[in-house]
Amino acid sequence: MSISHLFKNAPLQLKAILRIVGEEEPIFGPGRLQLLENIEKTGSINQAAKNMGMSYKKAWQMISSMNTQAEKPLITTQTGGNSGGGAVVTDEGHEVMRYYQGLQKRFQAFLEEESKNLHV
Amino acid sequence: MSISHLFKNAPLQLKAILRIVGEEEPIFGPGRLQLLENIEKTGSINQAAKNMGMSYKKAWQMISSMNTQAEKPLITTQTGGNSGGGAVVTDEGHEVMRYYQGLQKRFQAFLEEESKNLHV
DNA sequence: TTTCGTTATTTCTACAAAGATATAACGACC
DNA sequence: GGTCGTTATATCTTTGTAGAAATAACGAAA
Repeated sequence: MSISHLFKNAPLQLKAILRIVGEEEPIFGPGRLQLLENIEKTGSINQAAKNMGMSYKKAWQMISSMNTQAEKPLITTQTGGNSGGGAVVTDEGHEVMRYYQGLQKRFQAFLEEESKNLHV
Repeated sequence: MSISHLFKNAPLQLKAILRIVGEEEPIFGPGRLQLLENIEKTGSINQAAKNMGMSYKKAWQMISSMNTQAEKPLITTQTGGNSGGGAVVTDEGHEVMRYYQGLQKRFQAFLEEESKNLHV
């Protein structure tokens, strides 16, 4: 039932990254969740990317991927204006965020339960 | 509760790769399980790697990583001999295989249950 | 002693992914 | 009309990873 005694580094861990994918291309995962959270906070793709230490290009690619796969965009953007423009998480975006957060919570619970089995 | 109606490609999927890790370095996962299965079958790292379309180098690195992290090696090898040498999965190796197989089964059950929630 | 297929290891090459850079367009505000 | 910070996009460069290739060592069997 246990396995940790077989290895030198006692603190064995279970890790997994949960992703929602469609037709090979990823739709949602932990990185995209964090990106949306930061866009919500800053109102800007640029600022959100900087906060995460991510290039604008990568952030934009993620958003483009999500939006093109979604019926309605998860994020809307506008260029120009007094602050130069900005980005907003739509209702649909919020819905996906909430769903994934719940999913991840249940997933973490599973991993923690199984982690107990690893040790003794 | 559902989310699939928000996306164009109806067949949404949940995907995750479960790994046992220790001190940052991976210890066991689906690729290593498959490798051990093939070594069991062929008695050779070389043949196992070929069966999987994997380079010998990569296979050897996986084995080296597992063995150095384990108290006792999961795989033993010998060079030379009538057939040139070979590799054998040890009792400890089998124990890890069995554990991971059970773990993965429970994991798949979790994913399938959650996948139902994605649709309708 | 030669042959053979394997393990074990290093080095080189190629390619893909990531990042940096550059540039255009936009529109509210002054 | 000029300024500003942003979105949007193309292109170039760098870097990291994977794989290919080469080589040595090994030991049973012929």
